[in-house]
Amino acid sequence: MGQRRSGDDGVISQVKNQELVRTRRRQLVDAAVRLFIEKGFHRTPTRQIAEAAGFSIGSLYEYVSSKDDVLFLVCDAIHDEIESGMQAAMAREKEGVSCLSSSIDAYIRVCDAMSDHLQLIYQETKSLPKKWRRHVLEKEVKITEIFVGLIKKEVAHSALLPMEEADVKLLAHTIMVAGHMWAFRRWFLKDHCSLDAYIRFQTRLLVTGFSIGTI
Amino acid sequence: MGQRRSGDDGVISQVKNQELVRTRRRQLVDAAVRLFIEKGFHRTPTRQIAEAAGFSIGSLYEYVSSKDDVLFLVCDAIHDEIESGMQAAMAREKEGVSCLSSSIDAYIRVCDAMSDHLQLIYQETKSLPKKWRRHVLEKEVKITEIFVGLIKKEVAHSALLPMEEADVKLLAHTIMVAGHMWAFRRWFLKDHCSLDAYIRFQTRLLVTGFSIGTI
DNA sequence: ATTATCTATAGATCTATAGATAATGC
DNA sequence: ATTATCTATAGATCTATAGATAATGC
Repeated sequence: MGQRRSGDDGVISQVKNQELVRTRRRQLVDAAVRLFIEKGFHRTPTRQIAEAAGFSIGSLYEYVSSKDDVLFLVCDAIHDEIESGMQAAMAREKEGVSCLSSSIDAYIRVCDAMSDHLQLIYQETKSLPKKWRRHVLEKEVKITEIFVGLIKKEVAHSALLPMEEADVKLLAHTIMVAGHMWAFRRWFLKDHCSLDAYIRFQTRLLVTGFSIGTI
Repeated sequence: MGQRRSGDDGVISQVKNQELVRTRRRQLVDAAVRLFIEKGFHRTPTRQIAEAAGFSIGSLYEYVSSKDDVLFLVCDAIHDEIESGMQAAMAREKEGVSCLSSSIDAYIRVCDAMSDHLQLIYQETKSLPKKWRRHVLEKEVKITEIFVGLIKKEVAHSALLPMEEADVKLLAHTIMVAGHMWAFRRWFLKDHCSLDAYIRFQTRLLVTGFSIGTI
C-alpha cells in the first residue's frame, strides 16, 4: 500500500526514509506552531504551512494525510516540550522538604515560557479528531501524575496532611491548572502581578493550605 | 445609510424594528450556541446557522454583518447567562460568615450547568475580532469583581486574614478559574469526583487556606 | 413606499490529489 | 526502479450580496 506509520504516533507518511520524515515533520511543526499561535488553526491554510516550512503543498501531503494530522503533530510536540521542560527543571532541583513547592515553581516557569503554546492547546484540542484528542489528554494526565507522585511523597514525609487518593488527584490537577491559568489569563494577570508574585501566591494557596503546622 | 446599531453591543442590523431584531437575534444565538458546541465555530456554516434558527441565509445577514458578529453575540449571551445565574443564586443566599463559601458553591454549580458553554468560550474567544474580544474579557472581569467584593467583606469581618489588594484580585481570579476548571477538565474529573466533592475540595483550598484559626 | 424576507449566485477561498519532473541507486 | 518533490488543478466548500418578492401602512 505504500503507507507507513512513523514513530508511534500513528500519523501516516508516504515517504519511506524515517530519518527524513522526522526532519520534515519537525520543520512542519515549527512552522505550524508559529502560524497557529498567530492566526489559529482554522484560519491557517495548508498551503501557507507548507510554504513556511520550506516545501510545497504537494510535499506536505507526503508527510501527513490531512490538515488534522498537522494539528495533532503540533499538540503532541507541545506536550512533549512541556514534559521535558519540567523534567529538566526538576532534575536541577534538590530533594528535600520543599520538593513540591520547588517543582510547582519550576512548572509555572515552564508554563510562562510556553504560554502561547498552552493557549493554543486550550483553543484547539477540541478540533482534534477523537482518537487523537484522547492521545493528547492521556499525555496531559501523564504530566499530572508527576505531581501526584510528589504530593504522595510530601504526605509520606508528613510535610502535608494525610489525604485521600481522590484528593491527591484533585490537588495535582489543580496545580496543573494553576500553571495553565498563568497562560490563558495573561490578558489580565500581566498588568496586575509579576510571575514571582504569582508563583508565591499559588504556592501558598496550593501547598501551605494543606501543610502541617503553618497558620 | 440604513445601518442601525441595536442595543449597546455595536452589532449592526439592517432591520429597523428593534423588537424584531431582539427576537431574531435570540433565535440566532440559540441555534448558533447549539451548533458551535457541537462542531465548533469554524466548522459551522452560516447557512446552517440560519436554517437552524428558522430563516434564510439572506435574512441572517439582515441581522448581523458577518459571521464574527454571530460569534460575538453568542459569547456575550453566554456571559450574560453566567452573570445572571450567579446573581440569582446569590440572591437566594443568606448573608453571613459563610458568604464567600456559599457563593463559591453557587458559582461552581452555575459553571456545572453551563459547562458546554464555558468550554465554547475558552475555545473561541481568541477567534473574536479584537474590539469584541476586549468587550468579552471586560465582562469576565466584571463577574470576577463580584468575588473581589465578597473577599473584602470576609476580610473586614475578620473571617479571612488581611490581604493586599493584589492578592484579593488574584484570589478572585483563581476562584473564577476553579469554576471553569470543572467545565474544561470534565474529561478527567467526571470519572474521579462528584460535583459536591469538587466543591468541597475547592472551597477548602480557596477559603480555608486563608481563613483565621482553622487547621 | 417602506420594511422584511427569500432565492440564486458571484467570487473567493481551501483541501487534497494526479501526474510530471528531478535525483538517487542498482 | 525507486524515492522524493513540485506544479497545476479538480472539486467542494463557504461567506456575503444583489436583486426579486411578499407584506404592511400611508
